[in-house]
Amino acid sequence: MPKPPGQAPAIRPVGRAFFARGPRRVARELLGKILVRDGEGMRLAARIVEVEAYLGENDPAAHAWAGNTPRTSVLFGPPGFAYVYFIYGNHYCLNVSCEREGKTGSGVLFRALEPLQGVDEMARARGLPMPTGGNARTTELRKLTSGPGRLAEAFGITRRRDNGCDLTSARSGLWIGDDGFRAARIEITPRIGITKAAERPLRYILAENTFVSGRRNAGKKVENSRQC
DNA sequence: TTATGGATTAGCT
DNA sequence: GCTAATCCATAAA
Repeated sequence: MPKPPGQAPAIRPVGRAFFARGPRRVARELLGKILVRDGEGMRLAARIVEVEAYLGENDPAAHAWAGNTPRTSVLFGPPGFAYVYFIYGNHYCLNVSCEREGKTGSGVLFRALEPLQGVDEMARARGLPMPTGGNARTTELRKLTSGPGRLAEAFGITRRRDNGCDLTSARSGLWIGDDGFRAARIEITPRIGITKAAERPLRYILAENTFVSGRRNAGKKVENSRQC
């Protein structure tokens, strides 16, 4: 595969300490980081543009609310590991565990990405036509990874394959990296698609990024923020 | 053993 | 805007 033109910045794995903090802090600072899938001579990479924080046992919307079960045990383990669950009979969703082991079972849900590398592979995984050039390209790219189920499908993420995977190690097939990108502006809104504790502002998005998901709650901006 | 409902998506009206 | 598709973890029995 030819290298992309120009100098793509190196992607460095994000360390364990980054995730050993509260889920709101982790969610906010994950914006602009990169999700990477390495496999059979190819790499998928996409920028994180939308996430949601789930606070653990005190959050009725969180899977960890019911406590530590076989399904949710990764959330209660050490930080920086993948919690993958299956939903509505059709879709997988990816989370990363937060806070040190023994705390509260919190995590961050990945809701939307902006494709950077491996676009054709993502389209194939999604069962969609290869994106073209031209004006339609952004629309076509959006269909690849704007939504939690979509991005999981584009990256080939399944519970069997990826649950419990260490997202801080580039030797994992799936990991989180930093290429130096810094979010210009972040918006915080209510979370999407939940029925319990739906009003709490725990959804973090890159402002003005066209790859964020959801037409529904998306407009209700709660806060702008420049600092982290 | 059976019942229930969900952190979604795509397709149709 | 509305809803079917479709599986699994969990709770109830």
